[in-house]
Amino acid sequence: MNSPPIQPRIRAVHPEDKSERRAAILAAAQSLLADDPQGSFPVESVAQAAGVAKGTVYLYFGSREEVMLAVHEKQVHELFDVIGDALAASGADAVSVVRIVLRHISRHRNFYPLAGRCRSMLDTKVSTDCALAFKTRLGERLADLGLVIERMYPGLAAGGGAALLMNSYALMIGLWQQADPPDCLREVMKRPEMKIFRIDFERQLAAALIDLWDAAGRRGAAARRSGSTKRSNA
Amino acid sequence: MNSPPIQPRIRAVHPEDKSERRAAILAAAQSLLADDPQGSFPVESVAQAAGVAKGTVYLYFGSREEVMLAVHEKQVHELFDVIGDALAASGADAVSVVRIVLRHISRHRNFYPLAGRCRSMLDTKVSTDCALAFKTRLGERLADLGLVIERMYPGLAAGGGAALLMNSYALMIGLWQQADPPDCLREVMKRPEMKIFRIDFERQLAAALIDLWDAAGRRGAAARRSGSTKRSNA
Amino acid sequence: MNSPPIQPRIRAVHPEDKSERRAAILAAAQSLLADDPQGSFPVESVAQAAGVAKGTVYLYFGSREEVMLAVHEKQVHELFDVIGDALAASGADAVSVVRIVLRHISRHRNFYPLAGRCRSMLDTKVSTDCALAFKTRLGERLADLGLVIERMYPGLAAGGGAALLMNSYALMIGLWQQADPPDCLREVMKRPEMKIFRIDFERQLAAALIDLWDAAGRRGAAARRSGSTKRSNA
Amino acid sequence: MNSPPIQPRIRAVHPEDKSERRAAILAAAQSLLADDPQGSFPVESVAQAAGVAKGTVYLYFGSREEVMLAVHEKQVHELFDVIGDALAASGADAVSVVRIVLRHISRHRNFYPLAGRCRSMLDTKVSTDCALAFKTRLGERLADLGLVIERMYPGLAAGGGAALLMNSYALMIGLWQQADPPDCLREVMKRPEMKIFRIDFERQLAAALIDLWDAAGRRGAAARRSGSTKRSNA
DNA sequence: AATGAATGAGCATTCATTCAT
DNA sequence: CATGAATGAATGCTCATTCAT
Repeated sequence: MNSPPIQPRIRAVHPEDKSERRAAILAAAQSLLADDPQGSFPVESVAQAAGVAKGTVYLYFGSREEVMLAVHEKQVHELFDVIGDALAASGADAVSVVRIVLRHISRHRNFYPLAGRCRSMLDTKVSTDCALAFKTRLGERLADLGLVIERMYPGLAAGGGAALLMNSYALMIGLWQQADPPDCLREVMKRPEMKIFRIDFERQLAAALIDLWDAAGRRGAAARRSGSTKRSNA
Repeated sequence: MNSPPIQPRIRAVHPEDKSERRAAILAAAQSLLADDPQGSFPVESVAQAAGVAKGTVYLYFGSREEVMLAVHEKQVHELFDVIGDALAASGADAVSVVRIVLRHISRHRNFYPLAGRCRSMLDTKVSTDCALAFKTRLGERLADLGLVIERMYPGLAAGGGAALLMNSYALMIGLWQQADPPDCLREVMKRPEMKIFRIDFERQLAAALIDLWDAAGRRGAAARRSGSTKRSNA
Repeated sequence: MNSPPIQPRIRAVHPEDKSERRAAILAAAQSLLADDPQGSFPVESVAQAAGVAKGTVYLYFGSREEVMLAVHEKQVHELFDVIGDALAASGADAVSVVRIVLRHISRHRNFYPLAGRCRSMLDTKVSTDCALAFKTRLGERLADLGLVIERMYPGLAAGGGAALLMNSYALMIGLWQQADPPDCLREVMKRPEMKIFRIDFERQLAAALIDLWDAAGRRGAAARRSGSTKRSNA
Repeated sequence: MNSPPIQPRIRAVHPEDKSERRAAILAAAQSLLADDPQGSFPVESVAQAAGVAKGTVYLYFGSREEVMLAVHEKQVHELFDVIGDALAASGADAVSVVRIVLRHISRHRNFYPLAGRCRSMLDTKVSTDCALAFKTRLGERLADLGLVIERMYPGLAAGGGAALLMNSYALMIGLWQQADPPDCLREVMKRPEMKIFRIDFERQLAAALIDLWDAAGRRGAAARRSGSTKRSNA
C-alpha cells in the first residue's frame, strides 16, 4: 500500500549537501513566486521545481509556510546586505543609502508581496522555533545595522538606528501595499477616480524615507548639542 | 461568544449601508474578527452570527473576501472620520492629530490585522467592481482629507496632503506588522534576543509620524518661501 | 477557484428525505464493505456508490468513522431484532435462540469484521456525541432484551439478562477473531500445524453459548430455590 | 517520556529473541504502547525509543505491523505462561486458574487494546510467513495447555482443552471490547443511560469464565460416565 | 550490520459558492 | 427575498518502506 522510493535522488549526507538541497528548494519556491506572487502553488510544484519529491520538502522544512518564510528571510537578508554595503560606502548619507536601497528593491519587486504577507505567515503553520529563529536572526542584523547608523548620526539615541531601520522598512512595505495596484485593478488604474493612487511609488517612498532619516539626523544633532545621549526611539 | 456589537455607524457613508441585513452581516464578521483576527472562520459562522442563512450573505456580497474587505473599509472610514475630526479641531497640528489618531487605533487594535491583509485580499476573489468601488471611495476620502492638510500646511504641493496621509497609513500598518508579535511568539518575546522587537509600538509610531508631518510642514514652509506651489510628493 | 455544484442531486428538504439519503449512504458503505471487509475504501467511493458528492457524506455524518460506526450499529440492531424475535417465539429456550442467532449471523458474515473493529473505531474520529448516542441506543436494546431473558430465566439477578447478552456477544466476536483465518492464511490453513485453528466456528460457538446460557439458567434456578433475587452478573 | 522498560523476558520462547536488538525494538514498541494504546506512533518513534535507526527496525521485522504483532505475541505467550503455571499448581481448579489469570491481566491492561486489534493486524501488511509462524507458535501453546486441561478434566473430548482456552480468550477479549469505555466516553460514563455499560468487567468476566470451565468440567464428567471419549467441542 | 535520506502514494476534510425550493 | 442542501475542487502532510552509503 505504501510504495517505496523509486528513483531516489542522490543523497545529501554531508551538512553542506543538505544546505545545498535546502537552497535548491528555496530557489524553486522563489522561482515559482516570480510567476505567482501570491504563492498559491502546491508544495508538490515546489518539490518538482527543485527536483525532489514532495516528502523531501518536509525533510528540510516544517511546513509549506516555513518554506515561504525562508524565502522571505533570504530576500530580507539580501536587502540588509545591500543596506550594509550602502552604509559602509565612504560619504554615505541618507540620500545615497535610500537611492541604493531603492535601486535594489526596484530590481527585486517580487520582494514586496511576500514581505507583505510575512506577518500573517507567522500566524499560520510556522512553528515557534522557526519563527523565533527567523526573528532572532532578523534582530541581529537590525542591531548591527542600527549601530552603524548610530555611528553615522552620532547622538542618535541607543536603539535609534534600529528603530529608524524598522520605520523605513515599515514605510516601504506599507506604502507598497497601498500603491501597488492588484491585478484586478491594473486595467482600471487609468480612470480618473484612480488618479490619486497612480502615485510614483519609488519617488514618494524615497522622499518619505529621506524625511525620516533627516529627522533622525536632526534629532541626533539636537541631542548632541544638548549633551544628552540616551532615550531611544527615532 | 460573539455578541454582534451593533456599533451605530458614525456616518452613513455609503448608500448600500442602508440595508440592515448588510450591516448585520458586517457587524457579525467584525465581531468574529475580534475573536479570530486571522479571520479563518467560515462564511457560515458569519451568517449564523448575523442571524441569516449562508446564502443570504451572497445576496449582499459577492464573495467571502468582499465581506472582509467591507469590514476593513468600514474601519478605515471610521479612522478617516477621526482624522477628519482631529484636523477640524481648532489649533490642530501634527502632534494633536497624531495623538488623536493613535488613541483611536489603540482602542481598535483589531483594525491592524485586517488592514495588513487588505492588499492580498484584493488579489483574491474580489471582483474588479468591488475593488474599484472600494478604492474609489478611499480615494475620495484621501483627496478630501489631503486638501484639509494642504490647507493646514499652506505651500504643501498639490497632492502632498494625500501623500502624507498615505505615508502615514503605510507607516502605521507596516510598523504594526513588524512590531506585533504573532501568537506563536507571544511567550518568547521576553527572551533577550527578542529585545530589539520589544518596542513601544505606539511611541515609536508617534515619533515617526511626527517626523513625517513635521518634514511635510517644513517642506511646505520652504515651498511657500520660494513662491513655488506645484510639484507633488510629500 | 472554488467551483460551484454542477449537477446537484434532488434536494432532501423534508426530514424523511434526509433519512432516506442517510440510509443510502449507509447502504453504499455496507455494500462496499461486502467487497472489502477491512473497509479500506475512500469516502469518495462511498459517496459515488450512494450517488452523492463527497461533501454530502459529511452533511450526514461527522466523519468517515462515524459512517462505519453507523453501518455497524445498523447491523447490531438487526441482530438484536433477530434475538428479540427468537426470544419472543413460543417455547424459546437457549438452544432455539442460539440456533436462530447463529443462522442469522452465518448469513451476514460481513458483520464480524466491522464488529471486531468497533471498539477501535470509537477511539478514532468519532465525536463524543456520536459515540454516546450509539452506546445509549445499544444500552436500551440491551436492557430491553435483558429483561426478556430475565423473564425467561426467573430468578436470574437483575441485570443478569443484559450481562448474559454482553457475554454472548463478546464470545461471538472474540471467537470469530480467533477462528476466522485472515486472507494471508487462507491458503495455508490446510497445513497440519494449523489444525488446531481449523475449528468449526459455528459449532464451537454454539456449544459455548449454550454453556453460558445454561449456566445462567441454572444460576437463576438456584437463586430461585434459595429465595434470593438480587446480586447481578450472569 | 518513554523509558523503555526492559522487562526481562520470563522465558526465551523463540530463538530469534536472542537478538538483543530485536528485543530492544519490541520493548520500545511496548513502552510506546503503554502511553498510546492505539499504537498510532510512527516507526521512527519505535526506533528512537529502541536506540536504533529507522532502517534497523526493518532488519528485524518485515513491517510495522509485524512489530506490533510480535509485541502482541510476546504478551500472549506471557499470558500462556501464567496459565500454564496456574494449571500446574497443585489443587488447581477453574476458580484458581481464572483468579490467577485475571490478576495477571489486570496488571497488564495494555494487553487488551493490542489483542483486540490482532485480527485486523493480520489482514494488513503482515507476511504470510510471519502470520503463519505466529499462528503456529500460538497453536503449539494452545495444544500444550489444552492437553493439560484435558488431563485436569478427564473425559473432556480431544481438543476440548484447546477449545476451552480459545473460548476463554475470546470471551476475555470480546468482553473487554464491550466494557472498556473509549477515551471519548470516559467522561460521560457516569450518566444514567450508560449505567448498563458500567459493569464490573473483571467480576463479570470471572463469572462467565467459570461458567465456561464448569460446563466443560461437567461435560467431561458426563462423557466419562458414559464411557465415550471422542467428540470435540468444549 | 546499521544508518537515515529520499520517496510518493494516499485521503479525509473543509468550505466557498450555487441554486432549487 | 431567503434558505440551506448539495457540490467537489483543492492540497498539505504523514509515514511506511527502501536502499545508497
